[in-house]
Formats: sequence, C-alpha cells, structure tokens
Amino acid sequence: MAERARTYHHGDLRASLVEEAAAMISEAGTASVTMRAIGGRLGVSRAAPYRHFPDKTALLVAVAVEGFRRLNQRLRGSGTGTSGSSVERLRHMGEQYVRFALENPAHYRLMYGREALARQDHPELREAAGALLEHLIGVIRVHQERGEIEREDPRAQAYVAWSAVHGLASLLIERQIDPNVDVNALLSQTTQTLLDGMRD
Amino acid sequence: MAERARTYHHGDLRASLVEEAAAMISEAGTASVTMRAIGGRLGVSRAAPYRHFPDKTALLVAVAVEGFRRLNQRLRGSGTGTSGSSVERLRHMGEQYVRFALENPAHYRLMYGREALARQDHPELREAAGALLEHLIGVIRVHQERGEIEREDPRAQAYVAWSAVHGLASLLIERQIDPNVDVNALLSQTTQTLLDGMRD
DNA sequence: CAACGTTGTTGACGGCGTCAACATACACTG
DNA sequence: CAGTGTATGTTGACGCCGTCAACAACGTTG
Repeated sequence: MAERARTYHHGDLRASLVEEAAAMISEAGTASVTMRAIGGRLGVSRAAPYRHFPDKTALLVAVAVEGFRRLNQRLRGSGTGTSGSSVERLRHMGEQYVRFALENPAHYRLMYGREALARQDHPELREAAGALLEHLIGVIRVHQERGEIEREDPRAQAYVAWSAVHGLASLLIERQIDPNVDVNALLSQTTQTLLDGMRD
Repeated sequence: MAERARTYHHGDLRASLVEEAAAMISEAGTASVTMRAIGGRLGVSRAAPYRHFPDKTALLVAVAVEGFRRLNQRLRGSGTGTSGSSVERLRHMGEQYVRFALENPAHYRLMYGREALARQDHPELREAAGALLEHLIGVIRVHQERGEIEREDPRAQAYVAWSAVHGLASLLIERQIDPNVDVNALLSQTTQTLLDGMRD
C-alpha cells in the first residue's frame, strides 16, 4: 500500500528526485549530484528533471528546504520528553540542533551554503529557515516569562543562540575542531556558557 | 622599486595567481574562478597554473590560507590600540573577526567551506586556522590570569568563543539574519552574552 | 476514438578541469 | 661565450558537465 499514484511514466518523479538527491548528498556530497547521475539512479534520462525543476539549483534548493523541514521537526519533537523545568528545554534543543548537523553534514552544509545555491535569493529557503527561527523565539519567550533568562528582545536573543549552535556545528563539520576533544563536553559547555550569559 | 624578480616568463606567476584569484572571488564569488578566466586576466594560457599548483583545488586552498593569514594579522593588530583593561580586548577581537567576514564574504566562505575544497584534508589550511585558534587561546589565558573570566580549559573556552563569532559571521553572510536588525547592536550583544557566560 | 497537454528522450552546444605533447626562455657548465 | 638542460608556458584533445530544442510516448478528456 501507500504505493503512490504511479500516474504517468514514472510516478511522482519530483518527489523521487528530491529524495534521491538527498541520499546522494549523504553518500558522496553535493558535488556528486549531477543531472546524469541522478537520472541514472532513477532510471530516467538526464533531462527528465527539467520537467519538474527549472534548473539544477532549484532541485538543490528543494533538498535544502526538505533539510530545514526535518531539522525543524526534530527540534519540535525535542523537549516534549523532558520535564521542561528550568532551561533544560533550550539546552536540549541546542544539542539536538548540533547533533542533526553532525549526522547530516553534507545536507547541513547545503542548507547554509549560498555558494552551491548560486548566491541567489530563494524565498522558500528563507521561509524554511525562518520557521526555525520563529520556533526558537517562541521557546525563548517561554523561558523569559518564567524568569529564567533576561527579558530582552527575544529575536536578538534567538539570533545569539542560533549563532552559537550554528557556529559550533559548522566548525565541527568542517573539521576545524581538534578531533581529540570530547564533542559532548564541548557541546554542553557551549550551551551552558550561552545560558549563563543570557541569565539575568 | 619592489619590482619583483621578473625572472622567467611571467615573473612570480604563482603569487599573481593567488592574488588574482582572491580578487575574482571578491568580485564575483568562488564559482567565477576558472582556469581559463584567471589565465586570461593574467595574460597566460589556461594550463599555465598547472606549473605551480597540481590542480584548481590546490590554488583555492592557497587563497584560503592567505585569507586566514590576513584575518590573523587583523586580529593581532586589534587590541593593541585599546587600553586593554578589562575584557575589552576579547570583545574587540570578536568584533574585528565578524567585520572581516562581512567585508570579505566570499573569501570567508571559501576559508571554511569544505565543499569547494573537495572535502579533502589540506594540512596547510588546518595549520592556518590553527594559528588563529592558538592566538585566541593566548588572549583567553591573559584574561584568565587577570581573573576576568572563569579558569577553565582555555582551549574549550576558545572553541566556544570561536563558535559564537563564526556562527554570527556565517549567518550574516548567508543572509539568514533579518537585514533590518542593527548588525552592530547584535554583534555587541553577542560578545556581551558570551563574556557574561564566561565570567565566573 | 481523436485531440491535446504532460512527461520523458535524444542530439547537440558551449564551458569546464585536466593531461600529453610541444615550444620557449632562462640558468648554468665548459 | 656556446651549448645544454630544466623550469615555465602553449596548444590540442578528452570526457564530463548543465542546458536547450526537437521529438516521442503516454494518459486524460471531450
């Protein structure tokens, strides 16, 4: 069941393209995604994707958007398990964020790398990232109201927090951090320092 | 004077390649650097660079290393002007770091983007980034001894600080931050939060 | 069943990184 | 100062890339 519509020749080629591109990115990096290669893997020709995306960049943008969606879902899921007392929820979110990046390095890189995405402005991509930011702002507001962190502009605080976790994730992915250091310790120290700084 | 050695045909083509590539990256992004284009700008053929670099990636690595050198120099220069009392020196360093990234976005992206650099390990690049880290660790040690920040592992603290400024720089460059927010305010709030969190 | 729009294929084009073969200019030896 | 060797630069070619135009097949709809 759930056997797709299977209408037309291939049957939802668009979704397959995004899915397969994501898989290729995980396996061998974004550079390994070529129209010929992805076509070959899906049993279609090299030009078939052009019926669903205006160009290769548009396909990659769709993959990046899908990445933001997955990350968002993961962050939303986090924190519901923990009791939620104190600022544990924020900490847990930060840790899940970095863990996602470490588990999907190439995908994460694509999500933030404007170079691979032709330096253009892609509204959907900004929107997907924006949803992430809004969620973070919401959580920050909750902690503010509980008096657990300073009552400043939550948006600015969100940017600071986002910067910290994104920076750590990025440095780890790009192997700029000594592989001998304990990632978990560094991660928890980062969130700790951040939260200490945000406290009154 | 300072008219270069002018030995051989071109006269230090290697240095010219790095310089010109850096200029092209500033002007139109890393993708605009092609062997043919850079050769044309320097008046040599497309294959000439191969006498000085094994492949295009090696040339880009040299450009990235040069970027780290410039950034390092700038950070070293910062702080000597300020009186140096309290943690002002650290703050100033962080601000100079982000400013460098904003002034040279494409170059900064190349320095940290492993995708453009073929995901390989480039020892010189790691070394150049390592010099930056060591400098930061040294400054942190000074502040520790003055009792201005917590006495923990300075390396871990350096990673936390680096993550914060790199993350902010990266989000700004990739236009993930609302262009209406005051960059200076956000930058100073980031360093403030960071330093508050590192204080005892 | 006929007309038509959607989807996929094929051939071709220019641009890319790179290599092998060739050409040139300098440096050094006698 | 002649001659030789090596470092440097050029040219032609190859395969891969993204993309487009022309064509073919499919399924739907009247």
